[in-house]
Amino acid sequence: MSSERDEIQVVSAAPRDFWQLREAMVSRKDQLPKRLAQVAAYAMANPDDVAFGTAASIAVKAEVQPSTLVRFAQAFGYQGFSDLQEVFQDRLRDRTSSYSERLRALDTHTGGNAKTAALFAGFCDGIERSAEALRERVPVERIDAAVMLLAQAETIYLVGQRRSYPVSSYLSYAFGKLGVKSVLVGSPQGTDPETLGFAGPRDAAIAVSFTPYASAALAYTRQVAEQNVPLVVITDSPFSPLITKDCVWFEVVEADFEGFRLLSATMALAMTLAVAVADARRA
Amino acid sequence: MSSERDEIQVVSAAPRDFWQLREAMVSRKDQLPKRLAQVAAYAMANPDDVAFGTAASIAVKAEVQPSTLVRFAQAFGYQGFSDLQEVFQDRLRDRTSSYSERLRALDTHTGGNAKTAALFAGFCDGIERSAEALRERVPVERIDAAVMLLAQAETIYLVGQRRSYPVSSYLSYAFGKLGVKSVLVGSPQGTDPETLGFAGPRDAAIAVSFTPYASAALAYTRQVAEQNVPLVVITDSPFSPLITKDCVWFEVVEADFEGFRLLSATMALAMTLAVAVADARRA
DNA sequence: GAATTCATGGAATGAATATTTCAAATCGCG
DNA sequence: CGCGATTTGAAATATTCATTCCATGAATTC
Repeated sequence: MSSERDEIQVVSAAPRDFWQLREAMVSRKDQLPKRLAQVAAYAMANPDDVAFGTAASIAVKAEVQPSTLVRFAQAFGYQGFSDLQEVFQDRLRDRTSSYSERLRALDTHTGGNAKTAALFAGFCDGIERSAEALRERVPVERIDAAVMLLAQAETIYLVGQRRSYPVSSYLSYAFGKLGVKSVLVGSPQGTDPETLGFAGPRDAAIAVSFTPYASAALAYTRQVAEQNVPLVVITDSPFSPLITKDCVWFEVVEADFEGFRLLSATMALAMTLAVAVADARRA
Repeated sequence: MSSERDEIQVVSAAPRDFWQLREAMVSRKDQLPKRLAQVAAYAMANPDDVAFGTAASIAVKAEVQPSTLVRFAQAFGYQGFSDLQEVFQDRLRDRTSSYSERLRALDTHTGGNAKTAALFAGFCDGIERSAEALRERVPVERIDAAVMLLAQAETIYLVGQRRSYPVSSYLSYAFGKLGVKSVLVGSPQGTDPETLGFAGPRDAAIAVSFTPYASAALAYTRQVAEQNVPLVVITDSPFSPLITKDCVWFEVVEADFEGFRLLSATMALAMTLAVAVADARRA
């Protein structure tokens, strides 16, 4: 063993972050053997292909042997090609996961300060991604449909438990300010089913709920549907159990971070509805 | 061959585009068997995992058998799971496609009421501007200071009225989930001053309030300060009357649109605090 | 210019993976 | 309640894939 002490010991540090790897590749590109340099060039030019392809398919496109890919990965300290490929995949993967990984890394390496920074940055990014997703997934026509439905309602019932409660309560605040009659269902008192009992076809309801769905929210929504109350649902999947046959539903994908979702996109949608409804009533 | 003409010929139409596939999944979700629906829901919620994972790893996460994934793919006209997976990968591949998709989406989106569209766009933009402002104005060191203060507290009192109430209530939810003892002050019952009376120097409080400051929030905050309770303030101006001499305060500028503020930046800051505090306690 | 190290191509190997198959379970319908 | 059809779970199978190995070729050094 001791006779092998001067073998490859440098292996230890293989960059887990794509940008670190990129830097390593750039800095070493002149010392790299011909074929390995070829691989590096291809990987930099087509990182997406590296992320998804198989060793064989990439080898063909980069015009090298599959074994060269393995050697390349090992030259950078990875165990094999698959190991290196992960780095390329993480680059594309949902950012949240890469963030929580970064957090875990920070946890062991540095003090709490850096961790807070990463946490904060993660939430800031989360906001922006939520905004992007919101724009992509919510069709304006459907907002119009919901507004029409809500504008005709006598009273708007707001259903939202647990995580969704802040949204409902903000809606309640907004409707109040806008002069739209609304009732917040989900108060700490237990009279909610009775309150909801007054709702009828001439009213409307907005239910907000995300996985894991609070059982109460589900029950209330069903009750509302059975009473033929026009319904608007804000949830996180088209497969949500809250969605009934003729409700107007919205899918809102909130960036999930450390198990907590910022409600920014949901809030934005809710506010859009509130303001648009008030506006429609004025006309 | 002709003897097999009446077998499954419907295979022809398998969507090669992610969004088409998505639509197909949504429209067929009610006719799908239980496990296939389960796969559909998982795929919609975690498209990235589907893109990168293996049939086995996805099956575990979606809590089905690998074979079910194959069946699912075939049910939508694909040859097998790998064939379907390509669609999920292409979504992540070159961003250009996702950009053009987004443009196409915008096209169809603008079909509705122009005013609604403007409103919606305004709120979406608002989110992003809030995120930007948040990053700029909040120094990480101060977050650390607040976290330190809160991590030592026995009980964390949460003060937030009216517009800020959703933030406080979400904090209450988050702290509850994270196992941090907290009390939400601002319940519909009028016992708040008494509740706050229990707070002392060994506790801490988070007050959230924006202009126009709810008088109750102001009063509560003063009361808390007088009882020498360490205080963290989230507000919208360095001149806010809530800020006391030795509290840790944050200025959060929410984009204002049509007189309504989305609470996205405030939520993000609040969540950062909550998660960081829970983390600090673990250590 | 010979010897040694290093890089490379190509095939063999063994592990991991998608897919198929079949029996059991569940559901719908008479 | 019982029959057939559909759905589901679990294991068997066949494929694909990453990796290793070894012989050959190129480059470097003495």
